[in-house]
Order: sequence, then structure tokens, then C-alpha cells
Amino acid sequence: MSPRRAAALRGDANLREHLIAAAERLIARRGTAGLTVRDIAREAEVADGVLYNHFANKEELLGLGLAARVRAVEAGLGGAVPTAGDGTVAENLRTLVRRGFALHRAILPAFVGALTQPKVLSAYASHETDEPPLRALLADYLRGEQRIGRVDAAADVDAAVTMISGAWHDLVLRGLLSGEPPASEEPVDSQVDAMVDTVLRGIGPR
Amino acid sequence: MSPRRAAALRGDANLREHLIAAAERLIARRGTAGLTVRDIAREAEVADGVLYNHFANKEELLGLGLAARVRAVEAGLGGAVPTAGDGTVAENLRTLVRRGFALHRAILPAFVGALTQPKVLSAYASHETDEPPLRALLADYLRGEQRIGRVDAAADVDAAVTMISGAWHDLVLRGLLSGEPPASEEPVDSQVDAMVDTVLRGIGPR
Amino acid sequence: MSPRRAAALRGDANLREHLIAAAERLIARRGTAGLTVRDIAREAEVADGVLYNHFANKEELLGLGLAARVRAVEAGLGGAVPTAGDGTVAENLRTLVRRGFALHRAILPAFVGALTQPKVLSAYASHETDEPPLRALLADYLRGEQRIGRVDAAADVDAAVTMISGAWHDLVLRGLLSGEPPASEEPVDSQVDAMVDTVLRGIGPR
Amino acid sequence: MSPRRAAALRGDANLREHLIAAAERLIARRGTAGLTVRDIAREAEVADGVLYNHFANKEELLGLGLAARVRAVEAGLGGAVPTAGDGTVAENLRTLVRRGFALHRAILPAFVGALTQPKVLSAYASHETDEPPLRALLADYLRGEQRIGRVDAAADVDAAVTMISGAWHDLVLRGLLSGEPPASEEPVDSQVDAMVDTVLRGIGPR
DNA sequence: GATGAATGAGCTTTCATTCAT
DNA sequence: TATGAATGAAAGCTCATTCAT
Repeated sequence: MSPRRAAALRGDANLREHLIAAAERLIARRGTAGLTVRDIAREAEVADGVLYNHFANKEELLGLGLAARVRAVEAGLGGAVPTAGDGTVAENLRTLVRRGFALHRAILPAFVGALTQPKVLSAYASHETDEPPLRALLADYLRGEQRIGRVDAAADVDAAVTMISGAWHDLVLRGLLSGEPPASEEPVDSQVDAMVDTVLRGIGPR
Repeated sequence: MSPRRAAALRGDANLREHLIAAAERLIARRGTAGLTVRDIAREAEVADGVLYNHFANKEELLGLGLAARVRAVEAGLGGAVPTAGDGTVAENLRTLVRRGFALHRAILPAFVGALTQPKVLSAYASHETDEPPLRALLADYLRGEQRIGRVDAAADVDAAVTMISGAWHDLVLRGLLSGEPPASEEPVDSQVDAMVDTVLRGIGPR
Repeated sequence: MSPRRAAALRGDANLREHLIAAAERLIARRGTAGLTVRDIAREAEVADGVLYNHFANKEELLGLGLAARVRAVEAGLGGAVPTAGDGTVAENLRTLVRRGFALHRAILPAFVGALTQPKVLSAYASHETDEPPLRALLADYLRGEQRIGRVDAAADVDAAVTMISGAWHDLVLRGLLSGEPPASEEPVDSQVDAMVDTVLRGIGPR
Repeated sequence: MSPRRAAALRGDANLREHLIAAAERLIARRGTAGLTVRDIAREAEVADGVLYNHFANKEELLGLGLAARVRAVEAGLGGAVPTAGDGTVAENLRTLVRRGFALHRAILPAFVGALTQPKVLSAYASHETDEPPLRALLADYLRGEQRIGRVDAAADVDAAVTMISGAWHDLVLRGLLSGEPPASEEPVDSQVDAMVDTVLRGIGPR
């Protein structure tokens, strides 16, 4: 007699992944704070206790759910990452900046609840990410442009990346602070344009 | 005629402020998440129930403790805010950027726990802040420099502010994410310099 | 220097009676259950702690407030109690029955909350009632009629009184049980007539 | 496959019923007021939190415990309800009156504490009672006797029922008011006789 | 005497985790 | 291995009573 299979798993792969997927859905919907073990079990249509057969505790499952959520959002963004040399630097940066906003708008609310749960964070950190994060892609891109002379060789790419990445965070956090519905914070094109202009040309006197 | 005074208040005037101060200390030490009513009462050396004589609920007290924490950090930063026209733009920006880092390093960990507690946020928001936030000071400063020609009149100040403010957030959040002890994230001078250079000169080809 | 006077007592007699009156008003409005010491102090516009200078505890005050409420309702009913020999027995009984309904409708809801508070009951019982309760008046009246032959000398007055008094309770309790608003339970005249007929003539075959 | 069973349930089937029975015992012993969730859990020899796996809240459990108490008392009264036409009307009425006294003596103290707890009352009301209440049985009986001429066809049965039912309440409430131990209020046979006589023959002059 | 804030036991309810089945 | 009820520590909050002023 083979081991029992969860009721909700009618032929699905394994229960571990099924639970992570359920956690991911809830995290997408409600963030990482305030979720109970029961919520997750119910979302997975599975018994309350199962998760302890597959994870050390609730936090581990949440951490993995969060990682899955991040991967899913990244995968869903679609579109190729610009390559140094293609098109114009400004257009490429606009693409990357827009992509970063979309990514953070989708992901940051989920992360916020995890920041106060160290066990969730360490479970998250322990997952294997095959994909380099957008931040790294941006840095690589800029260094590529530097090599071919379309970005100032003397520029500090890390500083530029920090500021762009910071803008991603900033916009979303301000929305969270004000308690607004998270839908409306999409930056308009003119904001993206202004940011890219600022990064490329600076604000100093000409 | 006057009623009884709390045992812990040995001449300290008023218990409401005493409780806010206790909440503030705990928030500084442990953040805004995970604090219990009993923790606060114990920190204040006061009976469990008192807080309900002075606040509608735990969240109101936490919101006010958070506001007190912000004010305390701001007050502790010391040093004048630069005025447009003084010294050099680069030096003034370095001062403001350093100040922002110090502020966010001290405050953001406390805020993070509030982001998932809407009632704490609204109690926080309902307090009167006399001081304009650093973000506004930065914007004002840049516009002042624009008027006297030391910043490009065509520059988008809001974009620059968002990026600088974002960098403040970014650095601290990355620290929180990695679960490091919060002491070490002080940016070295070279990072501040690079950031200011980037803002002023941009990274485009020259 | 004479002892201090409560703020709310601007020339009124004494605070003890003032507190009893406040309790009475609250009992009339909300019953005897669920009242807090603070509710009463606020209603009396007086400090929370005063009541302990005048009463052993909350229950004693409630008991006295309940007694005051009963007296007030009795006094407010107005109209003379019929005397044996006057008018007709049926008419006199109708008057008494109606009076009893009005009395119980006003008083029983207040009593219900006291029945589970033995200390309230004993404080209530310890008050001096100058007025005989309606039940006693009814019994006296019937015995008076017995003496002059308008009520069967062989009748058991106590049994009749119990049944009439019971009907008073019954109607109001059914209302309380059903959670109805207490206003509508006034028995119509035909019900009173039927009850008096039943008491006088019985329901046995003629 | 089946989940864990409560320690206190040594083969007793289901914990929901076990909890209701515990509530019922406490209600029988101490009434419906002043019971805490912990009291009930201790009586059931069960963890504090279990009740929330089976009931929405304390009030629902108390309402069901009260209903169980009523059913138990009704079942324990035993003895057939008289049928119109059997024996004599007086004897049948004596049986019903005695039964009503026993029922109310056992049940009314439990109800009194519920009258100030609307949620308990509505939980009680929502249970399905198969058995018609004694009040209805009495009315039916009297109407049956009316049909066969052993009760005056012109009599108002509802009035008579209200008065008898009232007497049931009256006796018990007076006992509760006086704070006596609830054991002694059994009416002696002579009281029952007098009441039935009064109902049948009235107290008017002959 | 009056004041009204302080006290702290006690309440109902939640929920991560365990474990007999 | 899955089940899901049982567990019990802990949470937020109330409120009768006390007592320094």
C-alpha cells in the first residue's frame, strides 16, 4: 500500500509544491503578514497539520512561498532585458526602469510583512535563485554600455544602480505608508523619462 | 484633590507621556512589530491596564510612540540644513545625503513593523509634525539652487529627490533583508561622494 | 472649612441620594445588568471613586437604585387603589390588574438583571418600604370583599393572588424572552376582561 | 486517518456534545450567568480553546447548553400528559399544574441568567424543539375539555393558561428574589388544590 | 470628603503546533 | 503519510476597587 495522498492532490505532483503554491497565492493576495497556518491549509484544500510533514514550521513555508512569488512575478514580466549596444541607452534604461517599477509594485507589499519575521527571511534567503535579480541585470547592462562608451567610463555604476533601485522602493513604500490602494501607483511615462534623464545627464548646471 | 500618581512616575509629571516614551524606547529597540501591551506596561513599570486610560488601544499608543521616535531621531541629528547659495552644491548635497542615511537607518526599521498595521499608521499620521520631512527640505534646497543657477533649470527636481530618497530606503532595506545587525550599514564617504556626483553630473557620455 | 462638595451637587441635598438617583435612571434605561461603576459615576457627573465613600460596593448602590426605581414607578402609577365595597368587584379587579401590568412592565426588566446578583438583591431587600406592594394590596382588597360577601368566603385568596400576579410576570417575561421591544406588550382591554372573568367565574362547567 | 480525540473523551464519541453536556451541568448547578469559558472547559476536562472549534463563541455554547438543560428536565418529568375526557378535570389539572411547577422550578433559575444575554437567547431559540412546551399542552388539554363540555364553552382558555403559567413563574421568581435555596419551593398539595379550585370555580360569590 | 488615575486579576478569543487515528 | 481536532500559551482589553492627592 503506497502512502496516502492528500485529498486535494488528485494526481498532482507533490504536496510540498502544492503547499508552496498555496502560500504564494495568499501572499500575492494578502501579503506575508497576518496569514495563519489555517488560511494556508484551507487555500491548499488540505489538512491543517500537513505542513509540518514538509516544512519545519509556518515561517519556512512562508519564506518559500515568498520566493515562489518573486519568481512568478519576474517570469510574468516578460520582454527581453536590453543588451548593451542595442537601441539607445535612454530607451533601454526606460525599459529597465519601467520593469523595476512593475516588479517592485508587485513584490514589495509581499516583502514588507516578511521584514519583521526573521525566520521567513532566512527561509527566503536559503532558496536557490537561478535568475539574477533585476538589480544585477541593471548593473551588468550599465557596465556593458560603459565598455562600449555609451555610459561615462568614470561613472559609478553602483551609485546609479542604488539610486534607480531606490526610486523603485521609494514609490511603492510611499504608497504603502499612505494606505492607498496599491493599484494606482504606476508612474506615468513622464516620470520615467525624467528619472532616466536625471540619471543620464545629472542635474548640475550645464 | 489630585488623583493618585503612578508608582513609576516619581515626580515625572504625566503618565501619558511616560507611556509614549516607553513605547518609543521599545520601538527603538525592537521595532513596531511584535510588541505586546504587556511589554509596554513592563517597560513603563506600570500596570497592564493603564494604557487604556490614556489611549484608545494599543495601536494608538504605538503610532504615537513611533511619531515620538521619529521626532527624537530628527532632533538628535543636529546640524543645520544647508541653505541654497551657501558653500558648494556638492558639499551641501553630501550633507543632506548623509543626514538622510542617518535618519533612515534609525527610523526605517521602526517603520517597517508599522506598515502591516494600518491602525498604527493612521495614529502616526494623525499627529502634528511641525518639522517638514527631510524629503521636503531636500526638494526645497534644490529648487533654491535652481533659482540661483547652481542647478540646471531644466532638471526635474522631483525625480532627483525620488532617487536620493530612494537610495536612503534602498540601503537600509537591503540591510534589513539580509538580517544583518543594523549598525554597520553606514555608507562610507566614497559612496556618498559617488552618489552626489551621479546626481550632479549624470552617467551619460561626456 | 466644611468638607468638600461634589462638583455635580450644586446645592443639592447629599451625594448619597444623588448617586442613588443616577443609578435609578440608568436602571430604568438599561436594566440592572451590564452597568459599570463608571457608567454610574458619569451619569451622576461625579468622580469614579466617590461611591465607595457612601456604599460598600457597586452592588449595594444598584440594590438601592433598584428600590428607588420601584418606588418611583409605584408613585407614578397614580390613581387610587380600589376599596372593597366600592363600585363593582369586576371593575375594581380590572383596575388592579391593569395597574399590575403597568407596574411589572416597567419594573420586571430592571429586576431581571438583579436576579443573578445576590448582593444587589440583598441590598434591595434591606431597604425599608413604607408602601405595601401591589400584591398585598390586591390580597387585602379581596379579603375585604370576602368580608362583605362580594367574593366567595370559601375562596382561597392567596391562590387567586398568585395567579393574577403570575399573569403579570408571565406577560412581561414572554416579551423579554422573545427579545421584543418592551413597549408593545400592553394587554388589550379584552385580555384584562377575560382574566377578571376567569378569576371571578372560573372555567368549570356551569 | 481520524484525527486526535480529546483526552477527556474516553470513547464518548463527540466532543461537541461533551461540551454541551458540560455547559448543561454548570447551568443546572449555577445558572447561565457568571459562567466563564474556563469554567466550562474545566468542567469538560478539556483545553480552554476547544470550544472555539465547535461553537462560534461562548454564547452559542451556553444557548445550546440551556436548550439541553430544558430538554433534560422535560424528559425527566416523566408521566403522561392527561388527555381530555380521562379521569376528572380537577385531577388532570392538578397533574398539569404540578408538572408545570416542577418544570419551572428546575428551569427558570437557568433562564434568568440568559435573559440579559441576547446572544445566548438567540442561540437557544435557534435550536429545534420537537416537544411542544407545557403551556401549549395545557391549552390543548383545556380546549379538548371544552369540546366535550367539561370546561365552560364560554371560558377564555388563553386567560386561564396565562394565569396558570403565571403562577408557575410567580412562585419560582419569588423564591429567586428572596435568595432562598431553590429546593424548598415545592408547593404543597393544598396550594395546588386551591389553585385548581380557583381556576375551575372562580372566586366570585355563589 | 471628593477626585480620577492606577491597579491587576480576570475575561474571551486566537492560533502555531502536536498527535492519536 | 494525511487528517483535523485538541492543546494551551498568550494576546488585547475591561472594570471593580484602591488611594495619594
